[in-house]
Amino acid sequence: MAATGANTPRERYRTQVRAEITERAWEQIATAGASALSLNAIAKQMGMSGPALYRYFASRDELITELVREAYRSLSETLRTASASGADLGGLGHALRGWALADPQRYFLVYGTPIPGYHAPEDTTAISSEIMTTLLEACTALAPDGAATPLGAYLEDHRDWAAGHPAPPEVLHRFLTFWTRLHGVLSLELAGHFAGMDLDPALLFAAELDSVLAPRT
Amino acid sequence: MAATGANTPRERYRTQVRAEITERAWEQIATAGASALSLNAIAKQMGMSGPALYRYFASRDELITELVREAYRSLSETLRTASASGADLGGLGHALRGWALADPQRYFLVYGTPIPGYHAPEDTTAISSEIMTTLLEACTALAPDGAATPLGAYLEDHRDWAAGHPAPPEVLHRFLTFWTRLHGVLSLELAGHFAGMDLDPALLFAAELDSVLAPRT
DNA sequence: TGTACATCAGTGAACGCGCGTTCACTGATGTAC
DNA sequence: TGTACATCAGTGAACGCGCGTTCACTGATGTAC
Repeated sequence: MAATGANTPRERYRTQVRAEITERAWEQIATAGASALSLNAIAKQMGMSGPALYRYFASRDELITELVREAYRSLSETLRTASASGADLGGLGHALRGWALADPQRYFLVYGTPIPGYHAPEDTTAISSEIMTTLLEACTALAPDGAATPLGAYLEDHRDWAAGHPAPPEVLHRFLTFWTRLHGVLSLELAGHFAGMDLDPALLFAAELDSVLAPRT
Repeated sequence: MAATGANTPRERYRTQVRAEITERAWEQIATAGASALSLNAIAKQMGMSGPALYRYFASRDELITELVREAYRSLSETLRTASASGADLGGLGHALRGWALADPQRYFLVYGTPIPGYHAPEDTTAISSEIMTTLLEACTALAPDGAATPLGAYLEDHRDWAAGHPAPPEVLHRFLTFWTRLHGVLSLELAGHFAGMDLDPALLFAAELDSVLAPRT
């Protein structure tokens, strides 16, 4: 047997406990934010002593790193699933919003105020370019935008970030617009900046999404 | 004499020390973020003992509240000054970016990930509607957008947040677009999400700003 | 199947730290007569 | 101008807390012969 790397009972137990740790960590983050994440509190909640967690994560920073990785993976998977179900760029936009609303602090962990001393792990760039690829494909599949934008010329020369995707500059521009505009509405909504304004954030989001899908209709 | 409320030497000293406290607080926030703000550390940096600060702020939360107020006031003043110098909406956009870049953590204190247990003070709404007024006036002064948007009809019925400003729905829509789009690019830039992409954030910002100023050119 | 050994999850005590906050106090500054 | 009193900024000790992390250890689980 020995199918995937590790399958002994001990190793299965290990990954199971690791999973429970990150699960509790997410609960804690959802409640009090990432800066309040505490190894001791997680251990207590699991009925273990604090030092026990050091069998599974070498430090608090390493746990956060794992959470960041999980968040990226989760978003990537959400988008890929939606895409596989036939969602176009508009569908991916709504999938993104759903993912963000499901756990605002998870969204902020990735796209929010950077944690002071913390530096994201290297390997997230791999998953992040997976996300980009899914979105770039959806951007490409849309009816072409036609007119070349001033930024388009610039993007022709600065396309290295596109993970080798052979998209024309208008598509790259559309991707960037998709990203920044949706992040704009979404992060303000999640931070509660529309509260008390009696505005439905869903409508604002939809309007911005439309502006990306059909810029000049 | 006794011009403005308080002018005795003691009171002048008080406001001076208060000012130095918030100044040090800003330095600390700029370095390590808002969640790392520590009264004791500020006191030490000022050559005072920790408890001394309690003569000036009743608690850590009250200090943060004052910082939030200062941030709002500072942004409001920046925009008003620009506006008074003849800046149009485009000019205000660049003023906003300049203000944000001058101290990213200050920007995040107001528009970033909300601090877990903390609730913003009531009186910021006053300053925040001052900001809104400045922007709404600049939006109104622009060449009219003409076409009524779908969201416009909705905004006609939900305009209470506009601080009594008699702007037509297209102008309200333009204001919202200004706010959310610029926040989108800006917050991603400040959080370092364009780093490593070899993109000039200034160009992305300018492109988004253009999209607000001349939506269908 | 049974014994000897290695692996490793988890414990409890401890270290050192910095935090916010309280309290009783000293000493300087301002006020009233 | 001088004295008596009130105000108030700042100190130092202390409280209680929770944090991340280390260390020597027990005891259960797995491995080799």
